[in-house]
Formats: sequence, structure tokens, C-alpha cells
Amino acid sequence: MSRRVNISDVAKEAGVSTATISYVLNHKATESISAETEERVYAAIKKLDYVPNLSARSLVSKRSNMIGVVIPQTEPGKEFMFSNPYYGEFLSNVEYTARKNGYHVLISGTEANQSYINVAKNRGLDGIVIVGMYPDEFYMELKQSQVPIVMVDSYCNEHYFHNIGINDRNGGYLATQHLINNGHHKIAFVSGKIREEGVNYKRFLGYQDAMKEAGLEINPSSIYTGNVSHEYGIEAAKLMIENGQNETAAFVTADIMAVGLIKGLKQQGQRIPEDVSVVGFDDVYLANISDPSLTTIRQNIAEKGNLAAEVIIEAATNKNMTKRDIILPIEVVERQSVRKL
Amino acid sequence: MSRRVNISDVAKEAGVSTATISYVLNHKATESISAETEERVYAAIKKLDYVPNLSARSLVSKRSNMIGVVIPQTEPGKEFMFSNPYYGEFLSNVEYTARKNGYHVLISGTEANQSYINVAKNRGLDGIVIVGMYPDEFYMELKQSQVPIVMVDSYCNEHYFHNIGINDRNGGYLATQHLINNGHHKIAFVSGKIREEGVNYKRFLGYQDAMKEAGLEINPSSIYTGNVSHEYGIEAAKLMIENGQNETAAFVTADIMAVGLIKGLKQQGQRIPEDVSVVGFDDVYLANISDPSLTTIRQNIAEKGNLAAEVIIEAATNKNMTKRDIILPIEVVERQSVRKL
DNA sequence: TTGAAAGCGCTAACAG
DNA sequence: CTGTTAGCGCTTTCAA
Repeated sequence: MSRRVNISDVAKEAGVSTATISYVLNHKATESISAETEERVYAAIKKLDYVPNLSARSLVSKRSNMIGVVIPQTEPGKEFMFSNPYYGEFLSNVEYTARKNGYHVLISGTEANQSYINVAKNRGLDGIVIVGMYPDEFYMELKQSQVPIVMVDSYCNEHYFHNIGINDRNGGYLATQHLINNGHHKIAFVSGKIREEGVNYKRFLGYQDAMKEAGLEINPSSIYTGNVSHEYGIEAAKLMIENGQNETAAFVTADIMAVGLIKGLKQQGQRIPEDVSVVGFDDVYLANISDPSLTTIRQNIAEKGNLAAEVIIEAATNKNMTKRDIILPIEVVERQSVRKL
Repeated sequence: MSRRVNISDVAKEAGVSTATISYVLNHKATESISAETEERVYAAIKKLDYVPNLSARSLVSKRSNMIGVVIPQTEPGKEFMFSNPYYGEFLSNVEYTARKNGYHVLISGTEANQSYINVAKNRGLDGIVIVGMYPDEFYMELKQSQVPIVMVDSYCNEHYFHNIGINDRNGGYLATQHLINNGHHKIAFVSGKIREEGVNYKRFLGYQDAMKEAGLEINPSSIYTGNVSHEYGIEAAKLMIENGQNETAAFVTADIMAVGLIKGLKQQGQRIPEDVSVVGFDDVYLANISDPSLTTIRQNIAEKGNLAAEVIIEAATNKNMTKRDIILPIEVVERQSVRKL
């Protein structure tokens, strides 16, 4: 196994110094290299099939050209980050934009015992994209670090981080209002765990806003919370029927749950939307696959991913960039799961 | 911004040499460190909040503790790797197992112009997990490299790589046979592009096997191929009806397409399974979500991901490990999308 | 316009 | 049982 070719092999081949190689590789504007030398260098690189060692580069330049993406485990203690397609779509777009800009993406689930900030330091990550909510300690640690951070879908109060998200409260409002406008009064709220500073809480506030505005009463028994999963959607359907609250509609804060709810409701002999109307949230492709297709709150997940990558890369490049707070637009997408009463 | 603490800071603090720090950090069995020294070192590490610089470590040890995962872009030219939940589930399990073993995961879509092998060299990846099929040049390049590689879901002929997969031909056979056993004779085959050495080709062979065995004729007009996507499933449904071949059943080589097919068929006024029976492949959670729920060929995707990580890590650790060829079991999962004629 | 040389933080002989 | 030290491959100041 022949030794890997390094910069001085190239230097020798091109008849220049290693510094020169480095200059042409990094397009140093400060150093001017004659076109002829540059050509020789490129020729040598090609001839020897030279590929720079990024570890060495990171070591001296303190830049890794890697960004980290932290995705929540939807079910605590489980290894699956991706039961919700939302994350897959988000991640693939982060990766795409990062790659286009010469960055690689290191993914990680969250580990209770090992702090992520260590990973960041270990690897010299240039920035971190964090999706969702985490325990407070997590944010405390993060604040200590010098690493640029973009929070996505979090209302964590720290004004320290860049933020990308949507107006979740408004989303909850729009969804509920849509149901109310269609004549529904008894509206269930189905959601993942409601945590302060989490998106579900905001969406819940929006739900309340709409209900109050319409002079409707919120029935505590019509609030169902559990895991953000298809399974819990089915479970919630069961609970709805057992509860006997006779809701005619449900606002579900994630499409994956909404689809589960629909499935569960059907299993309970309900027809959608004839007996129960359902509005989801996210507009992942599941909303289209569902039968009936799901009326939902659309947010542009791909755009969220692209922006997250752009912002973190800019933050990595420009240390004193002003704090970003990006709110992406949302809208109601009407499909077949809501009936006018 | 204070300088990052490094190994010699720790050494000073603990009153030992940097070598000693390195020894205790790496649990070098060859070097025996007194318990007392070890304690002092750990104390110093804690006190200074020292985190090793992995770039430096990689530089000298030639090991990065990173593995790369290459996921295909389901639609060529598009940024989405994850329209198929199969990949999300796979990836999350690779990441989980890698993390448990002290490895990080670098993800990447495939880039026509930049060879992935450069990424591997650049970053000093310890191994690569490659999912799906790629152009031949890709494999050629890969063979050149010294990096251990695990191919997943590929029948690329190179005996050079480790392999993890299922018996796709048998899967195609089982699916088709199931339909035949239920009295179907006119069975459509719906699939992603059929490429030699790809899983779809093998599944197609299995389809042929079953048809031949039953003395049934394969109607070339009943073969539908396109993108592995929900959309193409819908499209295929349209084609099926327009074709007027009156198939009473379809074997679809991916659940995501199968669910699309069902949706499309319904849009065309067909009832499932009364008018058309459908069998999918993979058993992703969509199969359950679908209405009617989908009879499909189950493969253990999570296990595939875990194994891929284990094999690649073992290969990274033990350079002359014998070649692995792992075939995971599959089975028919009966749900509601098949009717007995 | 280019080169020499000093590190970046760490590991691993080799010495003691 | 522990320390000294020579690099790993690269960037970057400083000098020429």
C-alpha cells in the first residue's frame, strides 16, 4: 500500500514549494501566483492524483468545513430519528445546500450521556443546526461554546442563537379557524407532548386563540397528547371514541399523527370527513398519500433545510454576523379531510 | 476568546507528560499507567474541560472514527434523498449503531461531478456504507481506494466489497406467488427502473419465476417502470387503466410506489382489493398507514442499518477481515390489499 | 512571485 | 511506569 501523496510530493513534482501549492489550492488573493506556475501545480496535482488531507487543514486553519445536524429522537430512548418524514426531508435539503457550498454534514441523534458540544469541539464543527426541543442543560452548554448555532423549530428563549421557524401559533390558529369556519364547534386538539418553548405549545395557543375568538369553549377532555407518531394517532382515535366527547373535528399538530388518527378513526367505524374532520400540520407527502387526503398547514420544509444550511454556513464564515430570525410563511392547504357542517 | 486547551495544558496541570495523557485517553494496554496517575490525569481533564482534537488525532493515527453513508437520490437531479422513508429508517439505525461504537456519520448525496472517493480521502473516512446502485465508474473508483466498503442493496458484481442485502429474487417470487395463490393470473409488475445488478431486476426475475412456475404468461404491457416515488405509483395506476390490460393484481417493488398505486387506482374508480389486489415491498410504516393497509414483503430495515454499521466498523478496525455477505430474511406480511379471487 | 520554516494537537516509538 | 521526541500534512508569516 503506497503512502498517500501529500503536498510536498506535489511540490516536488511541480518544482515549487509546498507553500505555493497551498496558495493555489486556496486561491489566496493576497499571494499572486503566476499563471504558468499555477498550471504546473494543477498538472502535478492531477498527475499524482493528489487529494488534500482535511484533517491536517483543520488542524492548522481551525476550520473543518463540516456542520453538525442534531435531529431529535421522536420517541425517547429509541434509535429512530425518522419515524417522521419531516426530518428526512429537512435533512436532505440541509445536506444538499451544504454540499453545494463545500461543506459536509455530520449527523447525530441526541445522546443523554454525551454532550453534543463535545462532538462539536472534537470534530471542530464550524456550526450546528439543531432541530426541535431539548432539555435546558443542553442549551446551557451550547451557550458556553463558541460554535455558531441555528435553532430550528424551537422557542428556546435564548437570544443567543440564530432561529429558523414558522409562526406556530398562527399555524394553530389558522388550522382551528379553518375548522370553525366550516361549522365545527367541538374540536379536539391532538399533539405531541406540549412543552413550554416547543412548537406544540405555540400551536396549542393558536388553537385557543381561534376557539376564544369564536366564543367556543375548550374542553380539557378533548386535548390528546402523546408521541409524535402514527401509532399515537391511532391511539388518540381510540381515546376520542371512548371519551365520548363527540368531537366533530380534530386539529392534529403533525401530519404523521393526523394520518394515524384518520386510520384509527376509520377502524372505529367513523367516516372521514363525514363523521369527523381532520386538519394536520406540516404538509409532508403523507398528507397526499392519506385517504382521504389531508387538509393541513403547509410549511416549506425543503426551504427550511436550505435556509438552515445557508445561515449556519454564513455564521461560520462571518463570526460577527447579526443574529438571524427567520420566519417562514405557512398556509392552509385544503384537501379532502374537512367537511362543511 | 481563550485558546482551546490542549493536551500539553492537561499534562502541565496533571504534572505528567503529554504521552501519559495520550496513554490514558487511549487506554493503551501496552503502556501501563498507575491508577494514581490516571486519576490525576482525569482530574486535570475535568478541571480544564479538555476535549481531544480529533483532527490532530486523525492526522497522526490515520483513523478518523467517521464513516460515510451514501444515499441515492431517488429522483436524478433532485436534492431529495428521502422521498422514500426506507432511507430514513436505514440511516437512523446506522447512525445509532455507529454512535454506540464511538463513530460519527457523515452523510452525502451523490454528486455527479465530484467523486465520493475524494470525500473519503479528504476526510480520512474509516469506511463507507453505500446504498443502492450507481454508475459503473463509481464502483471502479471505489475499488481503487483502500477504504473498506459495505454495499447495501446492490448486486454489483465486484467481489471486492462487503455486502448486505436480502434475496430480492426470492422476494419477487414470494410476492408474486402470494398473488397467484390467491387466484390472480393477470399480474402487473410496477417498479423503479430495472437495471442489471439492481434490486429491481432481481425482483423482476422473481416475478418471472413465479409466473413461469404457475404456467402464466408475462404480458410486456403489464410491466410499468419509473421513479421510485409515490407520484409514479399514481401515474402507473393511470397507465394500468388506460392500457386496458385488465390486471387483477399488481406486484409493486416499493411500498411508497404501492401506496401511490393504490391511491391512483382509487382515483380511477377502482376498489382495493375488490377490483385490484396489490402487494408491496419493504414494509415501511407506510404499509400500515395505507388504506387499505398493504400486504407486502417485509424486510428488517432497522437490522440492515445496524448490521451495515457493525460490518463497516469491524472492517475499519480489522483490515484483513474476511469478506462479508449477509442476506437478511424476508417474509410476506398479509394485510388488506389482496383479495382471494 | 515564491520559498523556508514554524507550528497546529496529537500519537507512538524509543529511552529511561 | 513515564518522559522525550519525531513526525502526521497542512497553512502562513516572514524573508528573499
